[in-house]
Amino acid sequence: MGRPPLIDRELVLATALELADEHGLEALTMGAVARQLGVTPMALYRHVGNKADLVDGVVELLLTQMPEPSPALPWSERLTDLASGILRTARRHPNVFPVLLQHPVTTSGARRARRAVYAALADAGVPADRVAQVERLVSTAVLGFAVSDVAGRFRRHSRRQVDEDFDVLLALLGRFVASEVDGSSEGPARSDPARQR
Amino acid sequence: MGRPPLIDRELVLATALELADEHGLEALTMGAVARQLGVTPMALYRHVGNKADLVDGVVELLLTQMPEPSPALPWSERLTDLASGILRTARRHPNVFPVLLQHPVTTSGARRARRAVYAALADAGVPADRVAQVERLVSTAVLGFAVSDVAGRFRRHSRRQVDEDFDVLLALLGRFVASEVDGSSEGPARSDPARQR
DNA sequence: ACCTGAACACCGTTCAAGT
DNA sequence: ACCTGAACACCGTTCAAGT
Repeated sequence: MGRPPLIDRELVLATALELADEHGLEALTMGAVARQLGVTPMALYRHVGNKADLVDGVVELLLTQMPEPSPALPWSERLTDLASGILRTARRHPNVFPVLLQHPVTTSGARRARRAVYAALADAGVPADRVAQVERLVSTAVLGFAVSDVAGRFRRHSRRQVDEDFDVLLALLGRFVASEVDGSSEGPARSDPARQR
Repeated sequence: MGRPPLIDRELVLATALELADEHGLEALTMGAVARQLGVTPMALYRHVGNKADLVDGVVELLLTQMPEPSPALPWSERLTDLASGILRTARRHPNVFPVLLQHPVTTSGARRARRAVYAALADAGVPADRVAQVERLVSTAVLGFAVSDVAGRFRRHSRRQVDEDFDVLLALLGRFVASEVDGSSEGPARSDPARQR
């Protein structure tokens, strides 16, 4: 009957993240997590559904740890803070972060991150019916950059160079957002299909 | 002594790609590839170094299959053709394409794709010392979008919506490239660190 | 309720042996 | 030169059994 639990889901996920951070994603096995916890692999199944659920949980843990900028800041600074936070999180967990791209955007952690961008865009003056699309494009660009970085696609370049690239990307996205605010002199960035394709 | 080979590397890679396309990346095992070829798993090791080398080869095969736009087209059309080709390739191989992001950019297929972008940017009038950075940013954005799409990050949205997002992205990147050409009235997109951070 | 031991199917990889 | 058979360590997962 009632027996004091040795482990819980939170501890399992934290241990899994630690393991993947230190020894890579391929070292993240049920056996390794169990050994680290001083328990048999089968004990984990009480707390995570299976291996896929374990990985999902680790990704969600990553999203939870992403810093949320102060709502007192002006919108442009909030957006760059959000973007920088994503890049920093990626660099702190280079082995796990790429998995984020292949995961659903319907978890609570993902929704929380998205809401922060929505709020900043709305404050910037982006019309309500444009906020969702602008968020998708901005988030996708930042995420793609962060994943490319930690996955080693910029390996040949110095850290300084990559950081400058990121600044250019943020400037570009900032101008995009500005062009989407109501009454902008630049007009919308919506493409003219007749001209585009 | 001399024995007629039953399989070769090219056939192994093509079979592997087919298998991953049809049944997912997790179905891409040495055993499955071998069975499809009517051979034992150990026979593959004569043609690929190991499992990782097999996956590398499949990704390279993908890069090789990417269409190269006609050099006769104007640069803007060449760039959008390149980008559309990437998205189409991703959608043709949704299970394999995301792996491309975690792979080195030093293979011959990757260099070939990059050179095509370089050429279009140079034709556009982007100064030689800016071409590399512009290429990195443009390619990363397009790649990030394509991976996000096939990985299901836009699952909740209609194909039509996603395609419109892509058009907006291309328009945005087109304006970015234009702003980087010598003598542009918009000036460079280089960030001013004092203002940006 | 929580963990263990035993067992299973599957995986990548090696090595010596066959033709 | 190319492929096979046997063997190994490891993986995720189940199920009944223990406390």
